Amino acid sequence: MPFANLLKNIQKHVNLNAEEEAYLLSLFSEKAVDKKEMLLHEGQPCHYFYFVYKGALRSYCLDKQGKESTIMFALQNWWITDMFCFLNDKPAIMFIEALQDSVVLQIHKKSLDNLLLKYPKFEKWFRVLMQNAYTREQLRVIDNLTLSAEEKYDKFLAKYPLIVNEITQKQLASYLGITPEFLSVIRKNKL
Amino acid sequence: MPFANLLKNIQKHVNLNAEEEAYLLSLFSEKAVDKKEMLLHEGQPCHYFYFVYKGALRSYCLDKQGKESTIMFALQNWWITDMFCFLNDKPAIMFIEALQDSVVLQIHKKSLDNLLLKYPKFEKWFRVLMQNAYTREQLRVIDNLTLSAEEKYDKFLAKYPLIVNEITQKQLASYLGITPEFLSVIRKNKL
DNA sequence: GTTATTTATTAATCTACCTTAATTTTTTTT
DNA sequence: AAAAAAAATTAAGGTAGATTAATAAATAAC
Repeated sequence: MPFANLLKNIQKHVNLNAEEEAYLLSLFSEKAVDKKEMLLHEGQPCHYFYFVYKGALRSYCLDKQGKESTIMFALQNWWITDMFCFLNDKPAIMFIEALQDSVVLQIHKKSLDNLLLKYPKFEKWFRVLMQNAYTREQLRVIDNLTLSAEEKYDKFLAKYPLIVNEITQKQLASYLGITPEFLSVIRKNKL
Repeated sequence: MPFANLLKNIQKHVNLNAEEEAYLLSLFSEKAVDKKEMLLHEGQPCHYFYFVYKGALRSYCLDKQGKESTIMFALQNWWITDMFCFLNDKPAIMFIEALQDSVVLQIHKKSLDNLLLKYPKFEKWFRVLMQNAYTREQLRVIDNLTLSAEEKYDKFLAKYPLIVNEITQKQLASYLGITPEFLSVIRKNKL
């Protein structure tokens, strides 16, 4: 019942009657993504906003030297997209890949626009999502400015204990902004 | 006419009738802040969201070693607060200080909550503010992960040419996450 | 307009983290 | 289950940027 989780997630913020609920769900479609498959590729249009029903995803971008930087990880019940490009109809600057065999529920940008126009009560839901995303990113900026590599690692473990099991050390290092070699040293020093 | 700018800013996103406009404006009050005066102090309740009518502000936080990290600068027509603490009614983790003699228009958290309840059309305005703030912070995270100190400096100049005139080198360095000494070297190398 | 404070400059030394590269372990593919 | 590919470990050497400290310049306070 993939849609039950989605509904529960949205109903945290908005009370829905049967009609609204039906309309909302009609806008989402289910999509399976195999491990290592790309849900979004840099340069492509980013038309969808994804709800993770099952599995784990990662978004990242590449700099000119080909170095990966992980933007975020998304486990079950998280939302993910290249938000800037999604909102502004720009070609993606990120990749989104499945870390495990996953199932997402996707909504098209146009459908989301229609939803917000037709039923403005969904504005609140999206507003709260954006609030949380903003304050989370701001916290991350502060951590990047003030913490050492080891402190960032410790904080990540404390904050996202479930993510660590789903990802490689290389991916974690690229989230923290350090090399996998150095993360290996940090981990060794803990033992 | 401090409120004209404020109205124009909000009306970019929401069409208002006379009643809504009057109610909105009734929630804001004007406040002058002298240069170097603190609008918010770490540990204090953060009850207000500020619109900069005139002048320039800066938010920053202090780590345990007393090192400053600038979170953001806000010039005319920008909004500023310690958003996480404002939204969640937590004691502030930031300071907000006036860089110049300034005038802000402030709205209390409770007033904003009431506004959004009474006139849900303002949800869209706040949603777009949060969207923009989120994608801006995400860009900053990516820049922090991928750029050298000099590249971050160049990008800041290109993106915020007006801010540079209002701030000290020390403040800019603390935004970029480098020491003022090193920023001095970077600047010298440009000549 | 002097004095006191803060900010900026410069240079020497230092260090957290990177780079490279070789080896081992784990995962994936067939 | 063998072979191939990817990830993790370890260590030597290197560098971007920090730290310290002393001097100069600019702001602010009186």
